Amino acid sequence: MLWSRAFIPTLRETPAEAEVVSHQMLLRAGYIRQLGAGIYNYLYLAQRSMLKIQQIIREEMDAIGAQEFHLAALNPAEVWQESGRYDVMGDNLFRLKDRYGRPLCLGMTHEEVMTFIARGELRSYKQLPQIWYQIQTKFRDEPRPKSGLLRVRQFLMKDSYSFDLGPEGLDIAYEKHRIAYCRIFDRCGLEYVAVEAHSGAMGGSQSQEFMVATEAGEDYVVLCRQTGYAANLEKAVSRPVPPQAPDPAEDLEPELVHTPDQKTIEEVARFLALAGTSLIKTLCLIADSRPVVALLRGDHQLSETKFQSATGCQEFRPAHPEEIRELFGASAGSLGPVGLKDVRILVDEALRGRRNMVCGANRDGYHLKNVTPEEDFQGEWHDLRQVAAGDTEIETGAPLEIIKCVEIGHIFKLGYKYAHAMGLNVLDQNGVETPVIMGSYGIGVERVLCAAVELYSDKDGMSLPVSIAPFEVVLTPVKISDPSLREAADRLYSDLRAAGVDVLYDDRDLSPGVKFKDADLIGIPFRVNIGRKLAEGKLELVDRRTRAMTEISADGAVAAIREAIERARPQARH
RNA sequence: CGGGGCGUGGCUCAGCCUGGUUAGAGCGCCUGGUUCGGGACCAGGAGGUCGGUGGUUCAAAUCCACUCGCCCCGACCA
Repeated sequence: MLWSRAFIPTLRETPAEAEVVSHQMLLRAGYIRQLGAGIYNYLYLAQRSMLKIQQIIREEMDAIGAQEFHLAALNPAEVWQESGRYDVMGDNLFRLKDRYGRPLCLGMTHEEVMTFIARGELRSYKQLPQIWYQIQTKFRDEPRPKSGLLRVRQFLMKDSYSFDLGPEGLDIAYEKHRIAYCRIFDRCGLEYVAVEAHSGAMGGSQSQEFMVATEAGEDYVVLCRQTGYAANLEKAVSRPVPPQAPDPAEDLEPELVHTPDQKTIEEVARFLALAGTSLIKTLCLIADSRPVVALLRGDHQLSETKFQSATGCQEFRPAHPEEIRELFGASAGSLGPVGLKDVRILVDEALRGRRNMVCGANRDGYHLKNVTPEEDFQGEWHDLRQVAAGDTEIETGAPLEIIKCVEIGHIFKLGYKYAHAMGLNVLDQNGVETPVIMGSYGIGVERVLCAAVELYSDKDGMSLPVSIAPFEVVLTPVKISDPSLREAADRLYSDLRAAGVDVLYDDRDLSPGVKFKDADLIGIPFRVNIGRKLAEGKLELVDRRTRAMTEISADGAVAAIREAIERARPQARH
């Protein structure tokens, strides 16, 4: 492509609405333009990049025997009503009506439609296993679109679905996907981690997310560099930091202490000259309309996901002040489990074995000393605590890190949820009707691009991996009006194209500075300068990411450029 | 949905508080010329219903009300 003819609207200044790096870069580099909140148009460069990512995905999906479909994005409501998700998805599902008033929705994922196809066609175990996938636009009415392309209302997703006769088959399909995903992200040149993820209340048994570390992300991952342990913060487990002070060992009875106006854990700890780790934090939540009390060590935070799993509730919220007073006879700040009746009490594992701690006395302005779990109150033991900075790996005690990430893919064992809800059965070897077990697997295509931009950009712009960059090399004659430079550049351009290299030829009659700045901005991994050294038969090959410059001979330029590109091409490591 | 911020040529912004000639700057864009290894220079030029509607006023980018849009924080989110 000739740059003089290409539509690459680069911006000198960062548009004010962009805060995250990938958003700023993609706008400045002329990849994307916004149409509305969470709605973007992909221009020439973005589309080239997106197509390259999709091609890598296709190759790796095809390699595991997956078959590419393209399903309807416009879905009749009935299909979603059958699975129950027409209601579950709430406002996140875009809904509309046709001219006759029939309800429709825009697909945000395609378990229902894939299951609809499968149940109409799959009759025999002999037809299994199947893996079906598509790369398709998805619609989600996000409450708050943000961060450029990272959280949008319309986006491209590769989604695949596996159908197997039993759990062993599902295990195989899941593992195939895990490897394929690693290969895809390897080939896209990303640094990522696969982490254990919360499987949700959807009946799934196992789930992993593929995460890229970036400040622009919204997820937190707990990582152990020594053992390789990696889990989403929602799911992660750890050894807590040990209590700062030992518990009194004696066999003491609870004792009321006056703690006027001391409400928070910090205030009470300071007032009693104790460490926060010696206190019991008492939280009251309303889970599916019923109050539940959660007890944690004073310095610990409740994990909402773990709380939800422990209670099995659909939804929960903090109790209102009136509800708290009715249940405890005191307000938040003086709550405790001692003497509570007719309420479910969940106790975090970090309190197991502790003695003579301090908690609220259920009387405003008072706390209890010498409270010991299982002696002074009873409850169900659960892991309720969110992993915190300073915690260590649960098996080995090795240090843990908590890093901010963006999720680029997930793989998920669905189980029989959709088979049961929608009646997807086949006949097994014995002629018995058997439900089909499913998995679902997703990749956010834009997020792959964004993650690459987040990982590989500097003050001058981005430097995309050669496998997903819109072009592999940009050809920059320093002065296009110089006939000898122009002639050499024209020839090299034509030779590179003949050799199958994706080349952008900057034939614009602009000052060199502008051309260099633009080339840096749009992230093409290699630049060939044709300039003053041409007289000696030399060109310059510049690596965008490292800025390393090598002189190559004009004669052997095509071979040298191809070699550099192939050397830089990210390889699958799995 | 709650809180905050912002809407003025393509981009970044000034002007608004304290209403008053023809609404400004830099960058970008167009024409001509000179330049040419890291966002060149000179000269000339085009381009704006000041987000929208209504109101106050002799007079509104500026004051008031409503409204739309976008961004950020939170809530929410498989």
